[in-house]
Amino acid sequence: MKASAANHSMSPQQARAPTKAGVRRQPDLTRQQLLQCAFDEIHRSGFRAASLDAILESSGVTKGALYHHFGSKTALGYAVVDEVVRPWVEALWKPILEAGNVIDAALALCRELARARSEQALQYGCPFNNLINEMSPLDRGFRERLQHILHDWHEGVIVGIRRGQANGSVRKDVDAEQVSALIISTAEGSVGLAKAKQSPAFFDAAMRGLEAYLESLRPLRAAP
Amino acid sequence: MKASAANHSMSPQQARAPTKAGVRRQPDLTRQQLLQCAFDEIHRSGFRAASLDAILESSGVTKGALYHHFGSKTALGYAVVDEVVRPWVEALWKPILEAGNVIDAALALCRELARARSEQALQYGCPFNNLINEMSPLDRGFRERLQHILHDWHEGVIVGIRRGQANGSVRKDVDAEQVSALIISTAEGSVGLAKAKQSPAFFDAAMRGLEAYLESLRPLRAAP
DNA sequence: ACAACGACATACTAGGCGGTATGTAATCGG
DNA sequence: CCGATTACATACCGCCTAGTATGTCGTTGT
Repeated sequence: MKASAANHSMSPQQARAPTKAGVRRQPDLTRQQLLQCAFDEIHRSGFRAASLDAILESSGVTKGALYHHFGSKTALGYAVVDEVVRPWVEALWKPILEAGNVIDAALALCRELARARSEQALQYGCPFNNLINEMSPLDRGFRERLQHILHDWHEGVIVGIRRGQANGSVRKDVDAEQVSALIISTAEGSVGLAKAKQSPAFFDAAMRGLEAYLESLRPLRAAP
Repeated sequence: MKASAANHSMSPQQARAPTKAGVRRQPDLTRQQLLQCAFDEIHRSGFRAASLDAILESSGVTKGALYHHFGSKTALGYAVVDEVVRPWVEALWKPILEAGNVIDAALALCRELARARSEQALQYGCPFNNLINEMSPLDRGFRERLQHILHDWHEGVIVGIRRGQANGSVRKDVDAEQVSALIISTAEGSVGLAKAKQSPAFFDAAMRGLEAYLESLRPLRAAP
């Protein structure tokens, strides 16, 4: 949902020195640069249309180096999912589990997302959702990895809701699994559809709707 | 959401006669076959990865014929959106507007979708959502067409909800625009995410959650 | 110091892609 | 019946892409 990736990015060409003679080698850094630039390129173009040459140019790495670190484009894609996409997704929802009141935490995230919606995020959407849509039907390796990330997310939210039901911050007459699936679907669906509109109006409306839904999950104790 | 397209499909090769000599020409039919086969191929592979040769083979049409009817691959894609995707999406939601009770009609559609979820639909997702995710950031022509379809859908549901509020079948204290955005986001989001899971469990949970949400939109007249 | 291995760099290849040039047969207006 | 035009069919082209072969230079263990 967030733009991200912009954080790490650097002016592409200065990423690494003019090479050629007497350069210090930093295989770990090279690998990280490849992963990050690949993530950005995949975010913009999708995995299949992501050009290795473009990744090479933006990272300042050569083809020989790439194929030294990754056996194939597919292997690079898997590594991006495992080492960039997964931590990125988990950083989004895991904090909510730690919060005392799940609904408050979720509402805060909604508002944060609605506020921080960058041009880039609205245009290119959620990298996780993009990859699911593009690659899940086509490649088992992608599907299993993405499925695992989604599974953890889904189960995590379920646990959070159940905990809320236990400590009295969430209504007890709702089905945690259904609520979790609805929340996640709405979140990913709205960023996806926002790509069609050039304005954030639709996304904002969906977020406001989701906020109202979250409010409705609070236990109604009118008279104490 | 629905598998669709399977309806029209025919055994690819027998689609048209062995051609060669003395064939009747049917330009309209040829065009329709191209559109339908292109829709199927795009549904499976996405637009950019859709191979013209594959479309040609499945439709039994030659490249010369294709470029006679459509000036480019992009033009073919636009025509698919205008003449196949748009009617397909509208056929899904327009009936709901005609119903007396919107909530009942929407619930019926939810259950219908959850029941009719075919292998293909779960695997390849919603053609409309797929195209938005893939092409909206990349091509203005696609974006404007898809945006228009989404806009009509969104506005249509808003009108339906307002009408429901007017005739007393929907609570008056909800914001129609937000509710519409949430419903559509959830629907498209859940089919999208279902592609990651190979099982329909997540999609079903989201649908049940949406049903519960729709129920909550009914006016609560406990004691008449 | 030197060998061996790791970390790159460069040049090249094969295949698939959208698109085009050109030919030919059916259809149609007069 | 006859040109003109529509509706195809076939062969080909140039580009871009993932991938590879091979060479070279740092780095490291002994």
